[in-house]
Amino acid sequence: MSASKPADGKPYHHGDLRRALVDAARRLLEAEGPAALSLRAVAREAGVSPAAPYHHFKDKSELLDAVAHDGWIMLDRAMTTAKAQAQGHQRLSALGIAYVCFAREHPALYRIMYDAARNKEALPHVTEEDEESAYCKVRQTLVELGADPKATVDLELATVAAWCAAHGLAEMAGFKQFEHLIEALGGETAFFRAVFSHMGLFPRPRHEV
Amino acid sequence: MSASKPADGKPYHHGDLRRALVDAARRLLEAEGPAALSLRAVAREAGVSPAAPYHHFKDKSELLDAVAHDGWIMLDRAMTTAKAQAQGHQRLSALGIAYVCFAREHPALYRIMYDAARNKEALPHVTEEDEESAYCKVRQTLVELGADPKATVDLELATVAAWCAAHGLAEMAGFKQFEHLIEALGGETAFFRAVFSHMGLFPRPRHEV
DNA sequence: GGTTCGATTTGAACGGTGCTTAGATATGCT
DNA sequence: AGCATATCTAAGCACCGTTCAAATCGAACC
Repeated sequence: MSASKPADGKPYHHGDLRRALVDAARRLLEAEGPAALSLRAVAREAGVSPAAPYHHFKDKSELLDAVAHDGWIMLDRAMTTAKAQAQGHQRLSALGIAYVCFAREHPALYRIMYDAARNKEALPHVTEEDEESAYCKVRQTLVELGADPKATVDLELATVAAWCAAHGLAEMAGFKQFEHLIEALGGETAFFRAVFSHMGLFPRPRHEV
Repeated sequence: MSASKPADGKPYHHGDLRRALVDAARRLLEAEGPAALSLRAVAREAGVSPAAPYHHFKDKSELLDAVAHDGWIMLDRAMTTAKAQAQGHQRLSALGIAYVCFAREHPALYRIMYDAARNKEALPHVTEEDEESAYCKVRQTLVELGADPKATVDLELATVAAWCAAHGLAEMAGFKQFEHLIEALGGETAFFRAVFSHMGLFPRPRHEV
């Protein structure tokens, strides 16, 4: 209801509390970590009573879903520009690097995004929004690099494989056990690239290009 | 009260409350899900007061660490038998399949195991216990399949790549979005195998064997 | 303009949580 | 036996998610 009112008139009592709550939640999340992200703290941060959010979100989890939604949009933007700046068969690895870098720059947000995607129902067919958009971007890039769009199962599997690699790497990169390895390679991005290159994943369709 | 009386030599007041608490936690976790896993609920399940656990664990997180420790031991056992039953270059994929299957059979436990490993400090050097054991098992198998143990960085990267693939797949397999794909392939195990085979990861060292 | 109506916000409350503290109780050792 | 210690309980604190009646305010209608 009344998603985004343009600037001319203050629409409601508080302004746009829904937006304010989501922003406050993300701010709190990145500043204080996921443990500090309570509904009451979000309401406090937004300057309203603890019960106010319940008129905009049925649940705490629904608020988190909204935060995750914003996160997927941010990630999608990052992947779009990363792909645009790369060329040829590097477009896929650029996508992967952008994905993992985003997850590492916003670890708490990424965890919430992931949980939200996990709990989502299977969509009737492919709709391009939220996390589906990023997923479709990977699949489309695979097609551009030579995968056969007719072999639907195979294409889907390749997309899943790429996604698994990126997600696994994103979470693994935070492990303290690998700090020395990352340092030996000269930074996280180099580490990501090296791990990706150890999976046959990305360079595979080269012979078709 | 004095319920568990092992009678042979367990000398303490309650028997072994620490063990009882960890078991109760895992039972509760697998039965009611991670949301129901409160310290008070665990104490209730074990038949003690809410403050009793604090004499055996400094924190809730320390209790969860103990649960995770048990989980890693269980996973290690599963991977050991899986590797023993496979031959040649299939030993590595058998390890991967066992890892992912375990994670899928105990999703809540796996999440706790993963979080515990994430927060662990980097070890001075390789010690073979807990999650390190499973990690070392993968690395050793890579060596057995022909990887050069002298190229330490490369070997570590290959191990990380394999681990990322398994972890990513384990979490991804729970997504409702992939149910149709899994069904099309005839079950989760087939799905795992198919995704693994889409990564150049596992069959790579074959030419050396 | 005044009135009504509905959406928004609040304050108080309920049950549950992690954790602390002080006191009770049983156990192992000498 | 007696004592020191480990173990457990009772009570309480601050915080959490959530609900609900009442208060507040914007806006539409007459």
